[in-house]
Amino acid sequence: MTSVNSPKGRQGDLALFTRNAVDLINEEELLALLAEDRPLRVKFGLDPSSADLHVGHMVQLMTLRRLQEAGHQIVLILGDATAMVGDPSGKNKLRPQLSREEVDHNLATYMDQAGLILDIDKTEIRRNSEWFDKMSFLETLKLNSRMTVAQMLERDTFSKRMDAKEPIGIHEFMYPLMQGWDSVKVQADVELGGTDQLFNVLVGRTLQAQEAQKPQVVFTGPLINGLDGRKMSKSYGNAVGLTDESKDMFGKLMSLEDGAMETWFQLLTNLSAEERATVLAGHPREAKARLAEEITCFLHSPEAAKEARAAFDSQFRDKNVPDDIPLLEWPAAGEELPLFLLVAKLGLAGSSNEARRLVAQGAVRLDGEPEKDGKRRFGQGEAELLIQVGKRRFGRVKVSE
RNA sequence: GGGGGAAUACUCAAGCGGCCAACGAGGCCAGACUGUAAAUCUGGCGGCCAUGCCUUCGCAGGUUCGAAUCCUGCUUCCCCCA
Repeated sequence: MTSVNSPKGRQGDLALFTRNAVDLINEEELLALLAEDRPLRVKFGLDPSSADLHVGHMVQLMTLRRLQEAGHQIVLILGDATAMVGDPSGKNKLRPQLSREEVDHNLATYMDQAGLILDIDKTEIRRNSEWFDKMSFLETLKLNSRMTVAQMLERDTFSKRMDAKEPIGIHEFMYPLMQGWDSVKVQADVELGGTDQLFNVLVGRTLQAQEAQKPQVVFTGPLINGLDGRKMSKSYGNAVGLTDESKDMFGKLMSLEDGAMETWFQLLTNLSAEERATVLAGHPREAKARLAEEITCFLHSPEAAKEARAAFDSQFRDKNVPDDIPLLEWPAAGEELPLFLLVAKLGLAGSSNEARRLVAQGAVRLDGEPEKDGKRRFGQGEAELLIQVGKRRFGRVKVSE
């Protein structure tokens, strides 16, 4: 605690760590590290089990960026070895193990995505296969002897699965150990993770202590829910991808539930507390548009954000037909097609049955007018037909009747 | 090694010889209302130019006029005993 009173060092950086932290273990150790007045090695692990990062990852990446700007060394661990185990955190199921090819493919896309937020040139990037590929079976066993089954079973994701009589692979027990070993190998001073990673990052402390390293300080950042309030996951379709096209990104953000706006503002934008309060005090729609604009601007550009907002307002608020509608090619040269089949073949519906349903339900408009007769036939020719399916699918084709 | 259970559409979960393209819930899609929010109400959610035809209930066979439902083998998972 003496360091707290020391005039030297980087104690001012403490706020960067605590700004959005849920857990911090522990503050005294962190202050002592900061007092050393050197760039800290801040570890963050990415699990390449999918190819895309979303704004959920962005919460943590924003924190890292602030630390990076303050001069700390970000160490990004790409968990290519661990991905082949499958992280049990927050999962109720045995996760599929990925092949090396899949992992490599996913990793290849990561740098661009992380680079939207971090300065990649200043980031140390390590794959953990670097050390795990070399580990002998004996060493593996030794690593495994460092924790007990009882310790592992403390994790509620495991105990829940036990209770639910769901399978747990023995290899899953190794995941936290592997992640902890990463900390040993990169000599992390600090590790950041989502709150679901608390157990895993704490293992790093244990292993480092056993290796006569100073245990890393760990801090966790909040997990944000997806657009609909459920856990954000690409498979739920409620995630906003970091590389989503700007208009798409803006549109997705506008569908965020109101209740989450405050949190998203805090975690995903750099607005000050005062600015956030002002914005949130206004009309919710305006606030959300601002949020969407901020994030789109950050991940794309001010121009792209502006454009996305204008296009969104035009299409959905003012109900104008967007101006960048794809011109679709008539699917069957020279043939006459019933409307439902035309819709299906143009790709505006997933199947001809779906097209039939949509037409019957009045979701299909021709030049702005609803058309419920799915069997009405159209032929190819000169006139251009605007087909709209629902609120967001548009297409133009050339026809004559 | 022995014994007992389970596998159904995106998920959970009914069905246990014909009325099953398969109840229900979540989810998703569309319509109404709106701020493309939420909530609410309505309709829909295997495929096919279709009053019918084809494929689906872990996999492969079999019994039967007829099987998701019965039998056999296989695969996978769970539990108990050792």
